[in-house]
Amino acid sequence: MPVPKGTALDPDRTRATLLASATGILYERGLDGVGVAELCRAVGASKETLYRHFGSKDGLVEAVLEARSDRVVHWLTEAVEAAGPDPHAQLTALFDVLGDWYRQPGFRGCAIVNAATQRHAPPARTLADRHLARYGELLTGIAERAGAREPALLGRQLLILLEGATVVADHHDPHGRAAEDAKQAALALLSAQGA
Amino acid sequence: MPVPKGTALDPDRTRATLLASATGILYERGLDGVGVAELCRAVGASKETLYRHFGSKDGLVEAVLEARSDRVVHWLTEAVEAAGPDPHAQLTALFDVLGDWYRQPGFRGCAIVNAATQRHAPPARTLADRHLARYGELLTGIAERAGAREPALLGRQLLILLEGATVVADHHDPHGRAAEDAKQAALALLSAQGA
DNA sequence: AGGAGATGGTACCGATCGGTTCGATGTGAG
DNA sequence: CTCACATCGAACCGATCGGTACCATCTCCT
Repeated sequence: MPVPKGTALDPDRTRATLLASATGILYERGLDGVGVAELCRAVGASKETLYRHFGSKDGLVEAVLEARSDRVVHWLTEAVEAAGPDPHAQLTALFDVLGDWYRQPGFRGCAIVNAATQRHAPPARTLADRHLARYGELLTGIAERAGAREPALLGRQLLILLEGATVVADHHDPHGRAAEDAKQAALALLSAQGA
Repeated sequence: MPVPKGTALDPDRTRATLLASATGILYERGLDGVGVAELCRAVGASKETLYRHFGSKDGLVEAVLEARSDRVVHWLTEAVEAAGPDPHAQLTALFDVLGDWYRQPGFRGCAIVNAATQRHAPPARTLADRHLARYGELLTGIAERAGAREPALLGRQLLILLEGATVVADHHDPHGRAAEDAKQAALALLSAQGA
């Protein structure tokens, strides 16, 4: 986490460290909730270093969101694949790991969607679109392999459930059952499509 | 919309006008995307007037969100009641008006949820919680009247669908069918609960 | 040994932030 | 007519914003 004192050795290493540190703070406090000065203090880097690596605060934000999207999609995909070939088991596994995420102490919703809510401009908005599209591919794939009558429709509905559960878990879920509710709904929709 | 030049007649009238004007700009640009100076310019009021009525920018934001929550919940409730006593028709009407909302030119998601995403502090977060709770009551009521086996569960699942559709419509809905997809899912869940 | 490059720290820049104050203007109620 | 009040417009405040420049330091490579 701390950047080594003086180093000409790890240009990329430093960048990765800054990215990882900044991710957490920007998520917790919001993109506009933390200034560049405090950001540097928190990640243990100087302004010059940060600007040399990312060009601007928006550049840093973009890099953070891009990395986060990749990481999250990869994480969910792995959870699905680890559940074996059965689509029911895959959906169950997916909403279970989502539930684990929702229950983590600092959970504040989806970082990419949150960012797009805070910045109506292209970088964040575009990334959110791509992020949800990736979710959609993952979910539609499950619907197809399950033999659903309308896999594309079911995939979009599963995406709605996923995003809805994330929002509800963030803003109104006193008993922490959003993921479980969504899971049951997902399985019910799967059954209703004869799968 | 324009505030009358000089007036000792409408203390409350002015407040209502400011509230209505500010609502649109804060929604379009985000709570932190517009400063108080520009806000005043846009609503056609001076800083002094604004601060006398609302005390602070956060005070204005809180008043705006409170009014918006009341208005939206009342609007959805009316749409449901206007659909007659049949729960299927009520759900259909609800997601249809949501679809109309999603298709409006300046649609940017739910203002209250967006605000809570931008401000992690009590005023906005609390209002979002209450806002979703109100949605939940409306939806659970439909589930009960439909004779669902588990109306509370179904109500929560319908809330997930509503919020999910709103997020998807905002960030990734190239063909504008989020509301329709959610509606079909809602009716399917209703049927699956024997209602 | 020495040069090149990455870094931390700090001072600094203009712009904007939320918020306050003041005077001028116009309105309504007495 | 007069007084109280609401309002506008603008000046002003300290703080913070994103971003730049400079320099001493440290590590690696030659």
